[in-house]
Amino acid sequence: MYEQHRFGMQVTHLSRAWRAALDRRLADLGLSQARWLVLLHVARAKELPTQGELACSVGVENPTLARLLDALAAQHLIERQIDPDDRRVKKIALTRTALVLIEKIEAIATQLRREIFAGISEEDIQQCQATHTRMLANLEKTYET
Amino acid sequence: MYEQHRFGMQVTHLSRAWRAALDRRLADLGLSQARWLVLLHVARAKELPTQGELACSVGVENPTLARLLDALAAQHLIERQIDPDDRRVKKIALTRTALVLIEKIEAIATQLRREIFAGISEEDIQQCQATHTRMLANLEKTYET
DNA sequence: TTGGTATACTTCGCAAGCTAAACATTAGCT
DNA sequence: AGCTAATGTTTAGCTTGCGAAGTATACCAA
Repeated sequence: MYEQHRFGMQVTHLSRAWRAALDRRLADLGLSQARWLVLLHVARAKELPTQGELACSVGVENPTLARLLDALAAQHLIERQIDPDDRRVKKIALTRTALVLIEKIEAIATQLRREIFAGISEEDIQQCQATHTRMLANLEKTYET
Repeated sequence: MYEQHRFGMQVTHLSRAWRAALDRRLADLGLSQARWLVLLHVARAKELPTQGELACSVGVENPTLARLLDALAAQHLIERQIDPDDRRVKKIALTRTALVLIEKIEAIATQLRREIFAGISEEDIQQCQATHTRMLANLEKTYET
């Protein structure tokens, strides 16, 4: 079994394997997970998010998001709308085409999650998430050092 | 608290944040975590590993490892040794310089781990690792699909 | 008003991951 | 021996992550 000094590595493995599995299933849609994730966050937002808000929500840096949005805009899946109140910001809106895609994506992601969680109790999953949350909080602190 | 549909994203966050924290602390040594990880795996191997074995152990694909080894060789931290018994394979050996580095790296990584695990019981950590392991096993199965 | 600082986004260059395919060597068959 | 298949590594080309620096706009203070 894994020892503690492998924890970081194991998390990396899990993250990559999850992403790879999703990538494989979403390939037919012509979308990588990075792009899918952006679409989904836009879809779930209550208001049209700015790029900054979106980057934070997705969990990537601004330049990374900017490039993803370039690609999504080229696929006509999102639009950058200029906010008349603050012309620095650009609000991100989904196109109609994107809305159709999102349903398919949600279905595929949900199915995969079901398979990954197979045979694991809800309690274990929640305990695991709680532990992750505490580690993330500890990691926040290390930034101050 | 996080809901289940965020699990994948949370793991990604944790993995990236961990890596970023380590990167910051190892920057003085002129090493990214990817390179550090390779060195450490070589150091822990019982025999001089081949590139294939090493890639598997580190958890990256062969081409990814090849490039990292190129960089490490340029820094005179590893050497590719040709195996006389099978001249296709190259065994990876650490240089003397690398051995000195490794001690420093281990110390820094251990200290960071201590901070990330602060306030979390050993039991929780192990439960979490066990859950990850089961998810990784489930992910393996999805490859067969 | 105007100059300086802060904010939002973009561009650039690099690191590191992947797959596909090329290349070199070995192993296995006949 | 000589083909063919398998194996180990490398090359090529793509994606996506980052930080640093650049641009445009907003805000504030004198």
